Amino acid sequence: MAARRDYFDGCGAAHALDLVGERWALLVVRELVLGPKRFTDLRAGLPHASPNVLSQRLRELEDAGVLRRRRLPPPAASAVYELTEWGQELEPVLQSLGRWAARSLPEADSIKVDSFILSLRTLFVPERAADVDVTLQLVLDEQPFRVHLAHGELDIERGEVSGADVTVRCSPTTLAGVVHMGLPIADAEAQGQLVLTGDATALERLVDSVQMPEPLPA
DNA sequence: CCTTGCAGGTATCAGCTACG
DNA sequence: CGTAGCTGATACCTGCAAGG
Repeated sequence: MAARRDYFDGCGAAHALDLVGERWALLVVRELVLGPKRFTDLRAGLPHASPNVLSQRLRELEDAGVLRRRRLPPPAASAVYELTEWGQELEPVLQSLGRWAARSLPEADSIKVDSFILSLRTLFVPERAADVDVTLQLVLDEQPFRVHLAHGELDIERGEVSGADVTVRCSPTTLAGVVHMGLPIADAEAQGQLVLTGDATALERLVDSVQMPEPLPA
């Protein structure tokens, strides 16, 4: 394998690009922000990255100290990839990039589960949730997430939650339409794209707590 | 399940020349 | 002096197939 590209520049930003600037590298980091994943799960999240490229990026990011490979105990007999503590420091970087790029985001694109969850964290405005206290169960493409929105903080974790104010089942693209593009919840329900059980206002509180940046002038 | 090797296509770069 | 266009070399990315 040829030597990696190098900007030969003492600037920190250039060095950052040396570390995570290769194609797919930052998206691999994004896929691991919510927790460890197996190679197959990473492939599912990045379907347009071929397996050898993904393998190469994982090795490069491991060499750089951004992520580590961890063998699962038997009977799993496989490995997972997870961000190192230093690698986890890239989440606010991803959020800043996402917030910046959202100003020119094409509206028609679909969005994957992890990307949508990250976008919630990215676009969350604490002041908008100062007097809120709700718990939501999101089930996006059959993947459950526990969302607790309270007193200016947004906590999202993978997993089931009992006693949620509302349970929302849909695709991440549909929920992105509701949260980011202003698609009325009732319209998504009427079109059969979203199934809501419980208090709809809890979902409205979540929608209200998130703000898209101003789009660029045409 | 994950990695490796290969072949082919594409992007990028340096070097050169021409032009205003 | 700065810019644009062209060309060839090289690096890189990708899909496919096969191996461990």
